[in-house]
Amino acid sequence: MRIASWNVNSIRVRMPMVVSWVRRFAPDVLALQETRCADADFPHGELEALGYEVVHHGDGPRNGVAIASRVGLESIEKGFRGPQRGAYREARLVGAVCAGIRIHSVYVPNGRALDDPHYLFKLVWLERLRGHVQLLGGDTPQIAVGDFNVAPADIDIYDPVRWRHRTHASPPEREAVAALVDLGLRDVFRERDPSPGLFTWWNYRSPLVENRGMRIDLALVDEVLAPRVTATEVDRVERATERPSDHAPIWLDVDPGR
DNA sequence: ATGACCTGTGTAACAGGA
Repeated sequence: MRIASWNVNSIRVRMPMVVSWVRRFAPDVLALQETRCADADFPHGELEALGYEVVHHGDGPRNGVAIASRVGLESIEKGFRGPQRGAYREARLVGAVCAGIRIHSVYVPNGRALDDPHYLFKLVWLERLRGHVQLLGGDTPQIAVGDFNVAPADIDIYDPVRWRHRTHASPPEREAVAALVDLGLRDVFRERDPSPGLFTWWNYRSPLVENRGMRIDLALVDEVLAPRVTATEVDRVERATERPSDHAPIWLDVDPGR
């Protein structure tokens, strides 16, 4: 079973790339982030024509998450449970059970700056994600994929010294991600590839060849499924194409068992 | 020098991104 994740930075702009990528890589499940459109504007039809069911959770020009699956799409959860107030209404989380695995498509708040209120929102949001995963982690195995906007360790940033006092690298947000790992959600991309330069995002302003990137798109796989992961890849080729997203697609293969 | 870009929006400068 192949599970992919991609922050597309506008589905309206990127839909042709998504369709061609899906044809080439044939994911069973594709989690999308930053679709940046309302539910009514999401182009369901093109993915449905390829055999996918789609759930989109979007609230307008920012955020927006989706899951496309050709192996079933059940028990859909949009956002956190309970009352959604203020910024917590933003469309940053959608989950569904696909072929017996609960997939969470995650778009963690950016944080903006360490002294910005948005940074506190990011930390609380990550803690709420931990509660959400814990709540839904019954008998159904789980994978949380998406744009976590946190580089878990210095090796995940091209210049960690430069980023020491910025968002994406600060100790509190790294600890928030570590708290997810403590639940048994394993960072399988890093486990399988210890090399530096394993990035998933590159700033549009920096030439790609300089590889000034960060690894902020993660797949956190629970302890039942992690030993069954047979492949993890970042598709850097897609990032180098014409008019790309600033994030590369990532994908992993999981042996579904019997 | 992550500076130099991209996307969306009240189509003209701005938010916001990371």
